[in-house]
Amino acid sequence: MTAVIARINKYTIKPQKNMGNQKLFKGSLQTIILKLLAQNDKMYGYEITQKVKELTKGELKITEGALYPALHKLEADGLLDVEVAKVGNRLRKYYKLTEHGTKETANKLAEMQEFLKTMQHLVNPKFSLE
Amino acid sequence: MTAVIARINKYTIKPQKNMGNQKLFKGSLQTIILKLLAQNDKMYGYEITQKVKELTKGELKITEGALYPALHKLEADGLLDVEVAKVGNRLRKYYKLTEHGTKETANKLAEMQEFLKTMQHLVNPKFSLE
DNA sequence: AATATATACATAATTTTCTTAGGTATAAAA
DNA sequence: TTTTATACCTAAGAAAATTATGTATATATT
Repeated sequence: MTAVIARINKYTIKPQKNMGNQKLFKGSLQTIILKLLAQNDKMYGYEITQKVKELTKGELKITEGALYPALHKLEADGLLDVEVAKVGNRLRKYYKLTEHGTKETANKLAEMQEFLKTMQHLVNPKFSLE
Repeated sequence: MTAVIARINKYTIKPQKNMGNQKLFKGSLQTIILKLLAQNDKMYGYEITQKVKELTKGELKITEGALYPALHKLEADGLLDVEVAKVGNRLRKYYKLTEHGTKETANKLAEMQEFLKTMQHLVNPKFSLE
């Protein structure tokens, strides 16, 4: 009962800010997660969402519906190891890169760099005369 | 009959090169089309696929299944005007930006630049200590 | 002459990857 | 006491592709 009322407040009152270009990030979530784990050794899900929000100054907000399935897939694919911790009375699942995950991170980052270069080339006005 | 045999050759014999990072382009097709039309005044579908292949040195190959629905949607949304031309015995559909399309192109290019900047910031090693 | 490739349009089924909406529970702040 | 923040999760649906088709003409290759 209480939980349901809380849900109503959470989803009815809070206005959703439309970021518009969020859809451009489609396909890059795995790479972002892996990159953060390469920098921070181990992180838990909620921490990742906050870190991304902070690093992008609110431009990218990773939703839980995207994050958790992504983490589970990376784990299932052997790129991440998970370690459950209890902090106070709450649960946390810390993820870290496996050896294979470290290699795949390098690959995905290289692909991302290539993509960004290509995209810059396509849309940057400086290159419009080529 | 002849057409079916040709199709079999086309799709069975020709090996598909896996580009891997093609999925990163998901969400950016409209912007790419609009940008090209801003540079080239009018273009037809096939021409767009070839131009993109050329500009990206083969890194991005726009498939017909993505291109034509995208063009139809841009037209339906009032961003593009279409003009049918007959060249020899073949059909061509030339697309060009409407006034509204020109404005939207500017918006989408700005969003893209913002996205690219953010993404660079997230994945570029130079910023990894922030 | 026959076959393959290139040009040129198109749609339908499926897949991938999200968003949106929902669920549970504890802790801290207003 | 109510809201917000922390912390996990999944399911239904939407968006935007890929893959697999279809049709037809024009050119190149064998």
